Amino acid sequence: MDYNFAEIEKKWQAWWAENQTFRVQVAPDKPKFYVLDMFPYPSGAGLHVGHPLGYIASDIYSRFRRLRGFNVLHPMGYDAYGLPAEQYAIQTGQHPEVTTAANIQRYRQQLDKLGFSFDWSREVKTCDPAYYKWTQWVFIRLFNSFYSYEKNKALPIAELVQAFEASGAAGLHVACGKELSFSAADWHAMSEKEKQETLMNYRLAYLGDTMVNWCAALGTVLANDEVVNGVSLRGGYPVEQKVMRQWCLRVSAYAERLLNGLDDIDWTVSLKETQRNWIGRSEGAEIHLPLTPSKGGGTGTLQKETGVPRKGVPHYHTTGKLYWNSNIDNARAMRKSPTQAENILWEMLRAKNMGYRFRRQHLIGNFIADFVCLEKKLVIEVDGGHHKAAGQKEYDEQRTCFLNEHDFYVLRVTNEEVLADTAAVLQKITRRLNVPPSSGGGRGEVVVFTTRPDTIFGVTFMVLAPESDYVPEVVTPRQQQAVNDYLASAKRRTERERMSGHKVTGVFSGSYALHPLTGEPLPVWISDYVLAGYGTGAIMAVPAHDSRDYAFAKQFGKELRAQLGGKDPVVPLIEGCDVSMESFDAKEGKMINSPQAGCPCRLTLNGLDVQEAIAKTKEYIEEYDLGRIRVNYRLRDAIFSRQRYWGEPFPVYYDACGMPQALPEEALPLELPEVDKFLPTGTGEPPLSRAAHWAWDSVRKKVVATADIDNKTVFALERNTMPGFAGSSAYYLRYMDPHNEEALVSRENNEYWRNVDLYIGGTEHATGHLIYSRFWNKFLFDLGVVCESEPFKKLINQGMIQGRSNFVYRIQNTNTFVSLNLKDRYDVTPLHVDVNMVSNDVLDVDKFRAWRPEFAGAEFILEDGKYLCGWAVEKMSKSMYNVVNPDDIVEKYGADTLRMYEMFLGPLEQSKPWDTNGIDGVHRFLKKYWRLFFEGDAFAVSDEPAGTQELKILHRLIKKIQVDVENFSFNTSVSAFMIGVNELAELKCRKRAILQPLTVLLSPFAPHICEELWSLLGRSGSIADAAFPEYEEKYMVENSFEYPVSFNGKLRFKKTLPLGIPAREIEAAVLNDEQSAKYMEGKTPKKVIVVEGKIVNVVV
RNA sequence: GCCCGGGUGGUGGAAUAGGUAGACACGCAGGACUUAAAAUCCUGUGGGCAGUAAUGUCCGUGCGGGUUCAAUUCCCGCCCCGGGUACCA
Repeated sequence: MDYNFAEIEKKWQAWWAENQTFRVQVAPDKPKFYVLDMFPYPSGAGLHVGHPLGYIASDIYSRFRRLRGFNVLHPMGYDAYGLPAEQYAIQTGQHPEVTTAANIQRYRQQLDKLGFSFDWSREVKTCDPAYYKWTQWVFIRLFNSFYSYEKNKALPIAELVQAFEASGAAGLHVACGKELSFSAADWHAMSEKEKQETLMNYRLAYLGDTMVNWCAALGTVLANDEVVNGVSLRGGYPVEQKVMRQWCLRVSAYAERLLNGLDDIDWTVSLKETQRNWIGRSEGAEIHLPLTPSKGGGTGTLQKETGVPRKGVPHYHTTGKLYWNSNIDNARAMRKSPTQAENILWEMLRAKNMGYRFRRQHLIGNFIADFVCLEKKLVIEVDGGHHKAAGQKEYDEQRTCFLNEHDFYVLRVTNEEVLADTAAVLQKITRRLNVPPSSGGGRGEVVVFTTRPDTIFGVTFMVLAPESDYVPEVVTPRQQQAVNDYLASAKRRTERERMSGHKVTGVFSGSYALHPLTGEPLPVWISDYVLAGYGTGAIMAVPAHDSRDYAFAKQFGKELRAQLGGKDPVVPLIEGCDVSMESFDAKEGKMINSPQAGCPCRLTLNGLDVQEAIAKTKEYIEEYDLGRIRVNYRLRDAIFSRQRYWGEPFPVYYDACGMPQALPEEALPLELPEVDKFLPTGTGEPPLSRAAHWAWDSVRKKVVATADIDNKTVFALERNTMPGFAGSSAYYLRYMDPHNEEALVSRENNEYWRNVDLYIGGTEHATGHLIYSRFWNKFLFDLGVVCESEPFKKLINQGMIQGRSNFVYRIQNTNTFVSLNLKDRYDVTPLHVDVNMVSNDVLDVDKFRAWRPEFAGAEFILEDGKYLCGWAVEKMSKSMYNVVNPDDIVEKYGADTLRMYEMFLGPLEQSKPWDTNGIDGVHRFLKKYWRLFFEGDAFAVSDEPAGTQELKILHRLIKKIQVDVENFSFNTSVSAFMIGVNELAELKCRKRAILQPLTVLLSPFAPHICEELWSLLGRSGSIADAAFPEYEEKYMVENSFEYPVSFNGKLRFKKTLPLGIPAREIEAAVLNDEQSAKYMEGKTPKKVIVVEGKIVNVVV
């Protein structure tokens, strides 16, 4: 009987659907296994043969696990929101919902033909209100949460409000946009709007000002890859950098956990590495550089009085050499052993929420001040018990007098005060700090971030990002015009342009900062090679050890030299480093060139290697309070607003103050409104602005007509929508409990299914979906909604299936085509030809003539009576005419053949071209396997016991398949099946004892044919519920081995010997073999190597 | 530039705790069955040289070195291809 795949496949697909074979439920007595595919975006083009690759692999694995006794969750759904449907809607006016539904239907039809074991009862669609209700729900939770670094988790925003009410922003270690400082009193004094604005700085979903590519002509924001050379890809309209208020997710708060979590999951090295780079952790230091006195707060006159020359002295040196030497050790000792009260106060002050920097046990003249803020000239003295002693009182007075004379204000607090009511003390300090300064303004310093503090002595200038907050502060009136011009030109350059163009540009701000260690003046420049979004948006430039700084110093060398009083801005610090060499950004080598005697700073790095120098400099920075050790991340917050129609609406309205408010959770889902057109409005407002019903009645708690907005009880709803990654961030959780109306996922379901054991998908989501999903999951973990901190335990990236294009060669200016191997004799143009008209690279000339009218009269120059096409591997796409539709393959060969052939093509994770040519081999294999069961037309499986030979073949195969599938080596499994079936066919094996287990073994790969044979074998139910056969070593034992015998490493002959005999007997047997004499040429062997069961090598 | 991954017949690919390179397929060539085609089956198939032949022999896993009885596999230095990322201080 012939293998009628079409009939068999149709029959079993219907049977599975009818019997709900793949429906799963929580089963606490069974081990679970969760296999997930990245759900597809249902595009209009349908599936091509590359799409199912990952689905086939995951299906084989799911079925395999099920045979091994696991309760397998293997769901499928659709990532249904997206741009193509919206653009199609703009062009045709068709509602995206309609086209999306049609595409989903087509996808489903195609998927159903392939015999997947999906539990379709759990299907999700991201555009379904019942689904996106939970996307909106998570958003509200994010909006109502902040991140505590102390507890290392997200907490309700209400707790933050409580903290503000009690003690303001002091001492809080939380994730925020800007470090704010305000007291409890300040908080209470804020208006409701101010409070909301303040909270926005801490929410995990927040409205933030972000830099976007704005195209006024199109009325929309463009992604980076939609902008080319400063104009829009579509239409070529000008694009500018614009600050826009957009919803953002504070992903950066989770940077550390996202990084550390990678250690606990089984992903490929390269994917983990990509995520690590994306998160971009770097350890370094933040260093404060005071601006010169003329601009920032003055450093006073103490230095003059104490006899130290002004020039070359750091601003924080408020004492002279004499007093320094006699007092510094005392001060250090006091820093190291603070009292409890001092400690508490210091922690509060140094948290920097005060907005000013404090130093402790700081030398001023001949005195040591407990705490001092140099900018505000404020000294805080914490009085312990001994301050009451008579002599001490006098001394204190003397000191206060000295300090007052030098413009310091002395604030005295007692130990008890601090311990009893820290908040009150802080309030006292804050009040004093808020006294307006007598002259000047601003913080008077610039903070930089560096990973190379060891190069601090090579700093010769500073550079700020154009968007830096410092810029307005440092620009001098003289430079104002030049800076304005520069900022305007920088704005016009998009971010991408900045990166690609290597033109070095910049402008001098007019200000100087002071080198924190040597006191040398450093000119402050502005340049777009410094990014506002990374670190502090300001850098210390070390041209001798950073190629970018070097390029800048080269470009502006003349100006810099003049600003540095004729000195060379390039100061090499590392031995053997030379800027003329390629790699002068050295990270190895000995430090040289620390400042010479006469410099007031006590740091010397000479002789240390880079790592030691970094550590020592960091220590120095901490000790002298010039900054702090800091870890910085490259990972930025995710922009979460899109000016689009086809996406999830934000469950947010804007109250009378214009501040966003979350809808009550009971009001969800907030459904996407109808609009008349899907375009942005003429004024550049998002499409939802067109909705007639898009206002929130806060009393009736429902959506009402936009016209009813009164800003008293009826308010405008948010008109942006969420981006693509919103809906895909938690879909794996929803599959666990897809119909739950009360919760995203119930505790029971979540605790059973936990997380995804195996996730298969493309590598293109490495830094998008796979980061956001992990973030989203960790947030839900903090909330206690889910019980696992990582969503995807093991992840495999399937490789891309590339296209294999075919070409014909047209002779120039003719309608004649010449076959591949004759084309060099003519002047030809290669043309893509549809691969579906080509078989084994031979063109079907009649189909070709019928393909297009211009080819109707085509003439061919053949070779050997055939037209041979050329070929090339290219992306599979319509324009290359190399798209192969799985439906066509299924029709011609069946789904089982397609499934096995896709696996046979090569290793799952490797990219490889699709070539339909090889498919016959796999199809032949299935026919051969089918024939094992038949004698002519009769099903002829016998119940005779199996022979040794047959059992050996079977058990070897079981072992091989088990090991290969566990290792996702599906291509070698298919070969193993071919070998096994070839061997059994040779033995004419028709025995049930062999064929029945073989059928179970093959069923994950070719489920339809196996179901059919399973039922012919008289088994009831689905083969999916069979048990995977166990292999037994005893059937695999060999008792002899054919040893390859080599002489001097060259294989000469083979000799079969029994296994288990001692090595020396093997050696003797080999040397006595008559063939050996020939290769030994009468000499005695120097050495004979015998590896039992492997090889014999004779060294002559 | 930096970080990953990879270079094996005409093609897709096997084989690495170092141990018979090219499994399994495709293609190709020849043959059987057939009026013919399809289907099926059999044989050969990395390259060179010698031989009518069986066979023998040398060369072969990107290139050049090294370690070893033995290297596709380990080490050093290059070249090329694919992917990610990019003024990240």
